[in-house]
Amino acid sequence: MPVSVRDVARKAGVSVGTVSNVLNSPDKVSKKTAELVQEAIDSLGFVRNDAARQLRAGKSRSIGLVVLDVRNPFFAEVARGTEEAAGEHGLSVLFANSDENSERENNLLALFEEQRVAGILVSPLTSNLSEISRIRDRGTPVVLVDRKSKNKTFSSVSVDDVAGGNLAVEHLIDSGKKRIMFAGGPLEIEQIADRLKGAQKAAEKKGVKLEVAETKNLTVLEGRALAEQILARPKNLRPDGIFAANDLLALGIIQVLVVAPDVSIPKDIALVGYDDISFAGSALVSLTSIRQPSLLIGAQAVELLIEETKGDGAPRRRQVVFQPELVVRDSTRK
Amino acid sequence: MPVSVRDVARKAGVSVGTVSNVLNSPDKVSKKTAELVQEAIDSLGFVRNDAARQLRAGKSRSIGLVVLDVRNPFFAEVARGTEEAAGEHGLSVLFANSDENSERENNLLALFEEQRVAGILVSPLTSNLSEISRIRDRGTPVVLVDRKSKNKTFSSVSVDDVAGGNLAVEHLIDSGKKRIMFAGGPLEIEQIADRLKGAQKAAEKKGVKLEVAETKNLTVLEGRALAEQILARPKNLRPDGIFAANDLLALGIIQVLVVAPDVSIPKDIALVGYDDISFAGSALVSLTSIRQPSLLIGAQAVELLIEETKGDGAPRRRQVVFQPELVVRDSTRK
DNA sequence: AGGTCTAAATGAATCGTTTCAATTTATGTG
DNA sequence: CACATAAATTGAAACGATTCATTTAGACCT
Repeated sequence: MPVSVRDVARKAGVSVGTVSNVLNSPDKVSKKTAELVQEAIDSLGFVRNDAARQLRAGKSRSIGLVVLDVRNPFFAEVARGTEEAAGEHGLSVLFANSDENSERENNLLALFEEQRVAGILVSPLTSNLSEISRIRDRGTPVVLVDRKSKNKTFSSVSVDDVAGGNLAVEHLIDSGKKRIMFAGGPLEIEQIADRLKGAQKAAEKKGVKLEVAETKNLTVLEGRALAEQILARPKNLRPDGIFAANDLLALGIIQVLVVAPDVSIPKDIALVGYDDISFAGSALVSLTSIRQPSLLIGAQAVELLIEETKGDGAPRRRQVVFQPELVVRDSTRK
Repeated sequence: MPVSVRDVARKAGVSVGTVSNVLNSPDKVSKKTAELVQEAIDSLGFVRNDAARQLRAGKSRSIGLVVLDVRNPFFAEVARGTEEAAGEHGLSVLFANSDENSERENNLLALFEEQRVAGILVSPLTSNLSEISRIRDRGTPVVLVDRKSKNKTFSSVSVDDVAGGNLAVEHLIDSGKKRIMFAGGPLEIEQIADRLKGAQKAAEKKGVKLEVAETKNLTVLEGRALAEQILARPKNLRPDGIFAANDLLALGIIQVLVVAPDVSIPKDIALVGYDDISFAGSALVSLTSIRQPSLLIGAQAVELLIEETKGDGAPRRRQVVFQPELVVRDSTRK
């Protein structure tokens, strides 16, 4: 049933080498035979077996992307960025979700490594990069996405999350807020820890107290739950400004606060999110957010990956850091 | 540099067959040798080459998913559904975007076919399924996602889009609207054509005129553009109810209308979207929408794929159709 | 010790493509 | 027309894991 080059060769009356040449270097083959072979291919329904091709080549032409959650539009956008850039280099991108689950992350990385992908782009879950280092040392290039390689051992593309957190809380304080809450978690995720760090820096500088509400994850649902908790407090113990570690969380919080009779946004509680996903602008109360250049992050990651594979000598590793940007909307605008 | 089973075998002082057995049928190997081999694997950093494995096996353990656009949260959700279901069967899912582009769709399908994936789940762009049929006939099982197989030649999971369109427009008319607009496109995409069909049916039944505004795609941006056009009309020529073929489009429309001084939602213009993405509830004006069971669609698709591969005789093909559901929110609630 | 039966280990063959040195065919030149 | 050179074609070897028919070792019994 399965048709191989050998079958095609027999049918076309040529050798297997010629069939391969028609497929891969058509200029090495005379026009006449090329046509003959093409006919055989079509009539037999031959489809080249990528496994064999890869086995021979030793490398695949796909790159693997592991993100925390595709349902987060920020990562969906990053993924698009990688696809575009990879396409220009004749590579395709296979994405997968680690789902903020360490075991899944490891499984996916192992899968990609076994597939001998040309490289892996990963937005790693925790700060323990030992498994990832091992993979890299065995020969699969790895670029960290949305996470800086602190000791510069990896190529990485990231956004200065400390600056982002700082920006967010400074803005809240400048808007006259005094009881700021940081919402987000788990804090083991480095991006989130950094955003908190920046927030704390800003709060300290301005002499404002910062409450930290750690959440289990960064979803709309978790945001709703947190908002319910806040509403359960007496009014004077509620924060008057919330910095949510991503927009999904912020949107969840807004959903609940906006229907609360005794809260008005931003007068009683102002909100800043993070990522500036495209839905932030069309939220119930349009959301002030910290913008990350998501498409660019994805594209840049692919470029770094390619740079890394190119050099003959020691691979060239770079850490690209983008600066985040404050986008002010109704959730903090008086 | 690359380590093969042969290297492991040499280091452990056993044959390659034994190494393979340690990896695949540990019960066939004595405990002592298993340990020996494992040690060799660890110390050499051996990682099994999936290409070789697949070549021998003839089949991969991944399934491919081609969706129109990952940035659409509806598809992100479908993707999650497939991942979960596939995981339970020991399969992994590779997703990719056709980006509503026929050429990309074909490239991706070809890629997956060459990879000899265990099966392909595809949300096809147009109604021309000839290329897909050919792939299926050559031996790669295919399940249509979010699209019914009209002549029952494919297994498919879909939602009754005609019913959905009908539901939407009926609801608008029942809310007292008289000048309904259908917004969406391109109409070659069958899901969209079906939603329009349902809308027309409802309009006809109630004796209401339906204006059709075909759009180039279904994005927030396109929605904004359409809304600008609507606002440019004199007030009496504007629709008083809009059914948008998906939520992204609807959200774009809302973004523009909500800041227009002479329009109030839903009094002057009511809106119904489609998909009920999780952001619909947190929109500027929370969006009435037609809900599709996205997670379930993904999971069901995987099940059908597995059913299809299982049978020894003629593959069992089924068409599963879910019913959509109207979720009423502020954009149509007086 | 000899014989039987099971468990464990072996290694050549296989999957389908690409590569490349060697061979054949075509083309051009004096 | 012969010869040099370029172009086209050939086919065996290689990639690395798995399989399976055989062989070898081990356990148990009389």
